[in-house]
Amino acid sequence: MSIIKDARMEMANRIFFKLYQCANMLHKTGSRAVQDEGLTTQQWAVLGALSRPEAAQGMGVGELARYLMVSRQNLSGLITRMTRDGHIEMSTDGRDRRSRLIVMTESGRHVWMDLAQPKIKAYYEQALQDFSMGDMAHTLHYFLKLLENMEKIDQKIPESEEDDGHHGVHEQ
Amino acid sequence: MSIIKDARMEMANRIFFKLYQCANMLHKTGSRAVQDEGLTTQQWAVLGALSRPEAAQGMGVGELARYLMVSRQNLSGLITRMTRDGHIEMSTDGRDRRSRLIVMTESGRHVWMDLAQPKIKAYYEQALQDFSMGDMAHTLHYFLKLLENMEKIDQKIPESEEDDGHHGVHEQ
DNA sequence: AAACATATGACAACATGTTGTCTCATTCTA
DNA sequence: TAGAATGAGACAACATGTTGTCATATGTTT
Repeated sequence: MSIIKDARMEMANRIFFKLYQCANMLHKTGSRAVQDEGLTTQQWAVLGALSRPEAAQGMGVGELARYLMVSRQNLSGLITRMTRDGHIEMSTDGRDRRSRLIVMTESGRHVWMDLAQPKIKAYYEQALQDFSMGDMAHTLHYFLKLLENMEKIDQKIPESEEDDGHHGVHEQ
Repeated sequence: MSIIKDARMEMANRIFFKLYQCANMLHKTGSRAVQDEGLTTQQWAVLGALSRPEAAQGMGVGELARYLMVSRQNLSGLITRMTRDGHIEMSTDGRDRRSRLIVMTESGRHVWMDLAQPKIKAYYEQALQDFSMGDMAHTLHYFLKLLENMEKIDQKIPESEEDDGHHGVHEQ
């Protein structure tokens, strides 16, 4: 039984090491694929999120951070750079004036649709070479399952989901 | 046919987005899992590499960078911090005096084996909950395949594998 | 209205990651 | 031995990622 557990550990070790390597290679090769468009892998993820029909009206900062699974503070820097580069813009939400909506600019949409998409398509074709539709479905399935488990781990400790939840409070 | 291609693109899109999310969650939850030991996900990868029997004599800087698939410059910072924390040490290779070997210290080995391993084991168990050995084998297989393809993409452009390959040359 | 919760902005400190450049020592090779 | 290749160190500039803290405006609930 301890032998079975050791085999699982060994396998788990390899899986997570490969995931670590995949993450590094994704950032490196992905950014390289769209560098001529002045984008990075992360910015490509942002534009991908904003180009969805569900996000036609734009996305709030917190909403986008949750969607990308990055911290609000990190997304903030990304937003600054992408606004600087003219890819996105902030607009105010009429319904909730606390929230500011991030939307793609015309320029951003052009860069995304016309310039980046062909590069991304070529990237996908190379990165998923020899993957059948079945392989892809399985790969996606395992990613989803892994991600679900990691989200559970993430939600266990936090205790500080976004902020800590007590500030306006006068407890000095 | 264009429909088939669109389906592949759509699937590829989902896969890479999930990979991006998995990467973020791995760094976040992985680092959190070993933070009490003063480690991060990356440092855990370094110690994992150095603890292999193949690396009993230590690993060169370039060798380790290639193994982890990160740049030499990035690894350099990691080495500085881990040396500062007493986890690793540099020693010289008798056979090639250009190369410096990175080795785990006694303290590093203790932190790794006695303190970090139990945490890592628990982390793996949660992250791979509901994965059968078969699931794990398949997951690993797809990771390997994906990584191979990304390595091919990486090797196409580089032109500067490590350095640019012409320095001592007097071409002014 | 008062209390609480939510959405963001603005900092800071720190660890990781990339590219690119310049320098130096050592080893290999023609 | 001269020239080329290799292995590292040391910088710099930049983009990403985390946590933690403090402040402010706006919704929501009693």
